[in-house]
Amino acid sequence: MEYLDQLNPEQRKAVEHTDGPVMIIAGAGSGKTRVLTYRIAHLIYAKGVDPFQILSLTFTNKAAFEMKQRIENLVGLEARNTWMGTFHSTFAKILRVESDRLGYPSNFTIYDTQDSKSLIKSVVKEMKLDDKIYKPATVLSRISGAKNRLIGWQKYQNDPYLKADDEAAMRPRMGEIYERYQKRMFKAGAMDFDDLLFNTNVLFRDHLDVLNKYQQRFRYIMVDEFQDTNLSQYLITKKLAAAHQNICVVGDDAQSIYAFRGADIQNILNFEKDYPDLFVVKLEQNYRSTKMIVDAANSIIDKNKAQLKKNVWTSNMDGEPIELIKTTSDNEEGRIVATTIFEERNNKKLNNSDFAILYRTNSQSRAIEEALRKLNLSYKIVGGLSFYQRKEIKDLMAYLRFTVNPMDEEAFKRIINYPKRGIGDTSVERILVAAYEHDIELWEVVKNAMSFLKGRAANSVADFATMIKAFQIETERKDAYEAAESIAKQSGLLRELYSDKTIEGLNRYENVQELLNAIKEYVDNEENEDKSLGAFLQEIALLTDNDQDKDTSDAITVMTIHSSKGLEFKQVFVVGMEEDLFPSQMMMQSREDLEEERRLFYVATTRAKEKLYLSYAVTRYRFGRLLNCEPSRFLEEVDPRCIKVNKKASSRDMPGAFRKEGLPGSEGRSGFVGIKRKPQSRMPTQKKIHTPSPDFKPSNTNNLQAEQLVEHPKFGFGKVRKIEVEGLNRKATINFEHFGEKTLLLSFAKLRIID
DNA sequence: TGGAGCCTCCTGCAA
DNA sequence: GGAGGCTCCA
Repeated sequence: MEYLDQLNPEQRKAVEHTDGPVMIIAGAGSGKTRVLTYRIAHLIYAKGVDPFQILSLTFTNKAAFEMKQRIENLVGLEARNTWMGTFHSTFAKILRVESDRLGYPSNFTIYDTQDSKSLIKSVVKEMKLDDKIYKPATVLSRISGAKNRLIGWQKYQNDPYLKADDEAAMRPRMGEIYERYQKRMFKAGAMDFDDLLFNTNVLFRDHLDVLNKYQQRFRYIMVDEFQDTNLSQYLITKKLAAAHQNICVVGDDAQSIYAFRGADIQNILNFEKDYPDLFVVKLEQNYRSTKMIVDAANSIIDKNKAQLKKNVWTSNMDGEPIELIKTTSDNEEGRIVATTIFEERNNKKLNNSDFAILYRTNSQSRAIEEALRKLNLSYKIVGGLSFYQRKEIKDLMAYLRFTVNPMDEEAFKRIINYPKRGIGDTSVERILVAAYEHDIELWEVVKNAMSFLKGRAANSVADFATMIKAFQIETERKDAYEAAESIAKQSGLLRELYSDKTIEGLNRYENVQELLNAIKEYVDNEENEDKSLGAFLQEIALLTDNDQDKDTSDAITVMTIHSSKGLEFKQVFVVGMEEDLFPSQMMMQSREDLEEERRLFYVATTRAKEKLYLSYAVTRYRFGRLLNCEPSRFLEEVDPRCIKVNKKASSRDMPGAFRKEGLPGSEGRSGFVGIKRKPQSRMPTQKKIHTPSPDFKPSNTNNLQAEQLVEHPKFGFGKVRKIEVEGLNRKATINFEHFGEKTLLLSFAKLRIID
């Protein structure tokens, strides 16, 4: 039991209190994962609990995988027998086993967001509604919100409040869309992400024998990141734990950042009401960060009203102050962040992997990536457009999906005419309508194309059906890899991609090969017993980029703050600290919204172990245009004693740096008098003779175009009016801020393109 | 039926 | 700045 000695008294309580309901409030960096893994080890080791009877629900597959590894190190291979996974993957597995209870096939498809939106779009179109009003994203989020609160379409249609809501929003037929969407998915043998949880609730509600089976099976249940569970998830765990009451939830209300997908912070705030004999432990000692970072983080979260009382502290060193970086543009922000990493890495002998760059929105990655590439710093982007969301990957996946489940409508729509086989939208429409009107399966219509269509299209569809039938036979005989490889070839997909010799085309081809490699890996992995294509598809539907950390190369991590939850880095850059971006202007509806954004900021700051940088830009490209930005209100909320203003930031256009004058509220909410500026004053107006920026380097002007901003070493800043070609020479007419309009020969002029 | 080119809207996070 | 939708033409 010597492992217990490695824990502090609070952690030890959390580990040893194994029976009955337990809530662990774990501050950032307080050794939460250690407690969870030791707790499981303790259950197996000291209490003799059968690993098969332990269920742990984590937030990401990656977290589950890592935890499993750590338990394996503690107790050995037996650890493999514990159930560990995300809510979605765990209950998808259970639903596969019990699918017949709900009338679903066991090989049901899981629709991702794209599939769902596409289906909604068809439904809206068929109902002859305006898709500007019934936007797929809006409709889906409305449906998703309902499902997360366990409101099915029947209940939805009968709820007067929802009805009033929808009518007020000019979307009275929402309930009807919900119904049709649901029925179509059922017919396609498909569930969306929310259905996995919704249907698990239905399964446990209507089939008590099934519920009982799993209650007996899971005698100990642990839920990580409990603050991010929604009602649907909460009720599943509550039902499962009802028999033995051995439920242990771990969470930090200060890090609840998923309200937008239905997470209910009340779950954690009210847990005590549900379990009156609840045992509560607070882990408040932070082992991760310097005192400076912990203090700063505390000063931030302090501004929130809705929270559980806790006092996060650390005995770590004071550390360096937080560095505030002001930049003139998003591109300069990228440049300064990249150079800082470059220097810090060399000075302190750090690895690339010691650094992370975090932002609020994925669209901010472009400027960062460019800057990192210029300095030859290797980086990896987490999230964003994930591998499995790429078109070419989805295309091949659609072939595989349709082969395994030929009811899958979304897969069908993707592949029926790709690569081109002369089956246009009209024919596809006819096929779908035929299936709908005759109430038969899509696949039946496709197989009997001749009776539903005529002419060339009919022949093409018949050929398509023959091809799919051949795929199905192959899939039965071969393993996932052999089948997929053959399908990729026979479908013409590989040929289509191979014939595209552009760089993007080459990439796409390689991506498809990469997917085939992944399937090979899956087949070769001895842990996977079922090597069939169907099994592979089930495995992969709930994976994300976050989960596969296969490249071990040393790289800087670039990602959203949301993705960074649970991770830590020696040095962290939080970029884009600007009003409207962070906090996001879309989130500014209510106090609750602002508090969630603030928690997000808290999460970002607490990722840093040794050093934290906050940066903002005065101008930024958004929606393809240059916008002026103001520093984020959150910057004012950090205890000023923890902050230092970066000196190397942009020499020009940096008056007075970070001065705090006047009182917040006396002139708008900004206390940053020095950095507040009017839209037109972006370029310096007072100097006549221009001094080039310290990093002035002439750009390649081959693609220079009108409207672009440039810097000239003598004339300063200007905007390109027009480009003319005269013989072999290209001339640019540029309107300079202080020197007026000039026409320059591009082969001679030294110009730095600003964006 | 399919492709080129123009238009619009958008993006806030994610299993 | 980019994806997806639309229109127009072959």
